Amino acid sequence: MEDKSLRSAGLKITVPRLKILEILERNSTRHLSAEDIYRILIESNEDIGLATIYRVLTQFEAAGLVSRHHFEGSTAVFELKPEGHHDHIVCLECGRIEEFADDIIEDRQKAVAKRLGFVLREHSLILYGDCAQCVSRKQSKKA
Amino acid sequence: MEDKSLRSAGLKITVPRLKILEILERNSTRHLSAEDIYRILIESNEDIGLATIYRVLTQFEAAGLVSRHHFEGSTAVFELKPEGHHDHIVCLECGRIEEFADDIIEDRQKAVAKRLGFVLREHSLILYGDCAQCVSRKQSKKA
DNA sequence: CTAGTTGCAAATCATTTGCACTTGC
DNA sequence: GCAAGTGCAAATGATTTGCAACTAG
Repeated sequence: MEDKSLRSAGLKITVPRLKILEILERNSTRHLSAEDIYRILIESNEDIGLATIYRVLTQFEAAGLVSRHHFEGSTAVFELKPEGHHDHIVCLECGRIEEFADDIIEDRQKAVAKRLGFVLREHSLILYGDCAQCVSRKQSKKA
Repeated sequence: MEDKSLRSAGLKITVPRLKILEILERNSTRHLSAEDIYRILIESNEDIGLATIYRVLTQFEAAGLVSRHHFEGSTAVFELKPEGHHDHIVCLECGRIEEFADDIIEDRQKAVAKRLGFVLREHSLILYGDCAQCVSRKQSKKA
């Protein structure tokens, strides 16, 4: 199944690559850092080095299989590249991440780029705030 | 003049802080990294350590005087926080950075956050592309 | 005076790389 | 078999921190 994506990316099918793909699929709702993946592999008794994880993730990114994000903080997180494009909103309190897509924003971005004489290649849009749960938690603390 | 901003930020007025503020003002059209500032200081025969620059920039950021951006690449860049909010478009070829503001995008961001139950605190929007100059340079190379 | 600042060197953190050793095909 | 891939340890680059010396108020 995932062999295909590897093959079409011109990558040999190896244990580390399959395992990492599998972990990304199993956690498709979360955004994992290289360390996260490393820990999961260790727990599964897989003997795969951190360096390999970084190498594989970078290859996956180049192959268009995953995307890399730099949210608040110093570490990068990865997710399987979804069908449609989407952006992210991150809760500054609990770290929860939601995805969204907004055509109007996308259109305006193109318009803005054009106005400034740029050919738009890609973009990064990240909203930061407090999610509903954290807001109500704060509220009750105040009361 | 710049004494005020330091005072109101609760920071003592010191040579390193004044010099760094001055450099940021003098380069208000550019986005400088800590190293950039360090180099400029060296050239001005100022004896200020890199560590101090990082400390001062972090304090300035906390005080709301400057904003820190993570564009492509591994180093952070800083700019004096401008009056009005704006976002950035970065040329992937030459690194040129332009600023822009778009009310429609801002409004949609708020709407999206609300729909997802978030209270929006801030956001980061960066467009990446090729600027007019680089596009035409590429064009002529092809011809 | 004395708490806040600084410079320097050493420490940290995430990520990358060199290299001898596997492994997929 | 051989190029591609991997593990480990050491290297890197950006940023941070410990600490003794310094300076603004």
